[in-house]
Amino acid sequence: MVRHSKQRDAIFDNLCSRYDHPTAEDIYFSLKPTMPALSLATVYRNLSQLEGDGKIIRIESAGTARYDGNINLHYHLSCINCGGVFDIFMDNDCGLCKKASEIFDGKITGHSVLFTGYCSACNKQVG
Amino acid sequence: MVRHSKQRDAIFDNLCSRYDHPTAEDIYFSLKPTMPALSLATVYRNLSQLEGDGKIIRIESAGTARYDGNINLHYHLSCINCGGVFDIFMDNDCGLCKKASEIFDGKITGHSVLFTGYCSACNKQVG
DNA sequence: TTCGCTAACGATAATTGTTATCATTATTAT
DNA sequence: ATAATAATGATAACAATTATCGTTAGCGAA
Repeated sequence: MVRHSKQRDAIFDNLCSRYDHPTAEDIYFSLKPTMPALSLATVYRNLSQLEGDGKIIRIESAGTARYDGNINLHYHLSCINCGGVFDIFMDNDCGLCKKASEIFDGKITGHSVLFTGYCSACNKQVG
Repeated sequence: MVRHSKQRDAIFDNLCSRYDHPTAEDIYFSLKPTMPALSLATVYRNLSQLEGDGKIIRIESAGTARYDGNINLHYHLSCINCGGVFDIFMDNDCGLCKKASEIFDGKITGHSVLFTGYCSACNKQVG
């Protein structure tokens, strides 16, 4: 039996209101001022649960996991320079799953794409 | 100045001779019988170095990093059931980078694709 | 509305994967 | 052969995450 909790709501709302693909800690520190009693464990617990429920997405970027409140299909770019993660929306998935299904002897249920390179700002500076 | 080492050779050879995308620990335990003095730190050290040299690829799958001795462009599927990682070779990259470059205001230098689903064996059993 | 059950919490210990440190070993230029 | 130092093995340190456990609070039934 799943119960409602203020903490889970706050975590979900915080994640959905931002587009920087925060880590668990990012969310924790972002909520701490308005929820001083919040525990980091609660953030981890709820992010895992929300991910399990398919309400948020977990992005596996080197080392630390990042989260995304946008569950519509889209891709990400991890900036080599600043470490930020940015959205890349493609009008379609390039038939990636379909193509893969044709050649792979198993069942494909989803996919994620992580580009590497330089974000807009870093590309102008460093290139 | 980079020096030759028996350990690095063994690690590289071990990785290139297998197709199960092992973790650092997998490689460590695989080599331990024939190299009893091998240290896990040496495995981590050399995997990082080989990756930096572009001789092997690091796959970011949930939690633990896995490695791949095949540096030709190809994708992977992580099996939901058995946790194994399998190769998916596509004749081309579906123009993924080209498409992304067109719509992304930055510079894209590479990409990785991780499919999720069921591998051949698990699909037959569990579906 | 109160009561009781227990999911979820907060605090923190434990675990896991990985990196850093450091004394020792071994590779390689001279 | 020798000297310089890259790489090693052992292990401490670290960072991210999960587990534990006593307490709190959401919520269905009385």
